[in-house]
Amino acid sequence: MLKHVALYGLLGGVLIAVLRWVEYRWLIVDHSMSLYGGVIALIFAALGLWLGARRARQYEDDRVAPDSPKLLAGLAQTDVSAPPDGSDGVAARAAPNAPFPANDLGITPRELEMLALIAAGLSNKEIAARAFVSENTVKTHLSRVFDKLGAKRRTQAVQRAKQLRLIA
Amino acid sequence: MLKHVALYGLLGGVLIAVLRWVEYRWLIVDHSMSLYGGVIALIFAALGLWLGARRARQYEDDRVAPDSPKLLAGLAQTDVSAPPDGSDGVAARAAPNAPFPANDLGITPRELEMLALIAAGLSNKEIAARAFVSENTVKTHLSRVFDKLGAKRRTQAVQRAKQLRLIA
DNA sequence: TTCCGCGTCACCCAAAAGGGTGATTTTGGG
DNA sequence: CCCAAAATCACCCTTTTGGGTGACGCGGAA
Repeated sequence: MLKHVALYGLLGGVLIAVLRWVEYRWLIVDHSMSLYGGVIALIFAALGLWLGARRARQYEDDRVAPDSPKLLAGLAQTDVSAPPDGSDGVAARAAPNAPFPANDLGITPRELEMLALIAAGLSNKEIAARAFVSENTVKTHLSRVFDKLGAKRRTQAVQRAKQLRLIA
Repeated sequence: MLKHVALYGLLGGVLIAVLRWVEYRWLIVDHSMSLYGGVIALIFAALGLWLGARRARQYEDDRVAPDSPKLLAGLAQTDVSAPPDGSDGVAARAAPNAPFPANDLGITPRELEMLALIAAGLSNKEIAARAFVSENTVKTHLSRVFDKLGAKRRTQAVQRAKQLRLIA
């Protein structure tokens, strides 16, 4: 996590440098600023998106603050890292969409996540897109979870997972 | 999601405008560019972070897509339930916010049966064996029911059927 | 009687899913 | 620091699914 911040800062620095260079190179061009802003915006947006996804899945058991996620608030949350200490406490919340209940099958959070996604009717490709991983990875996770559940098909896995209350 | 993209674009536009302004305001300052890039980077990074978190957070309740699956189904339904017996007919169903009164989609009993079987996690072959029909027939039924439900996959069909209370 | 919905089945084809193997990178704990 | 678990990804190959088309018999409604 810390490494990411560092990397992030570094990238920012590099970018700034590049921009300085661009500044001299394109000073004559009228719309350089716009172009410029666009490029930075794009790059950092992508980066932010990536980081956001990463962060989101790091403590996905995080309470789902139903408030209005403010920009700076979200940013601030990046720094504060909630120590998940592995204990439960989540089990108490019997809400219909309680994300990750405990299980004794050794199903990892990531696997459970994919399970929930197939239950929602998504294809492997869609899951991959949503979880920011490759389709191959999705298939791997699903293979494992099928094995753990003793399921041969995704529909069967969903059925069993629901039966075991692993998913809503 | 589209809304987000639009919002995103809009924000970008506003930002560009602001930046132009800043450009004139701080042109004399040497490090304007750096500052500049920093500001954009920060804002968009935050935005990306926010979007990423938001996106990652909403997989639980798979929105039932704005794509309405009722086109053909609606037509079929019009055919079967519009006997020119005089006045009313369709007018009977005057509950626009009713939680889907059973089956408006014209799903036949046989189709519903197969639907229930895939929800139980059976493969087409197993369904065929259990229903004493060929696998091809199963596929035909499922094709039709998928169409009526607007589903592309069996998992999706199951999800929607459950949502519509067509199956347990 | 004719028409139509329903259930049945057969092909063909493309895409998705699943199984198996091997490999690398992250990450958390000792 | 090192290890183990988790997560990631890439291949290959087979099976399953899904889409599209066409066809046939049956039974009820027009």
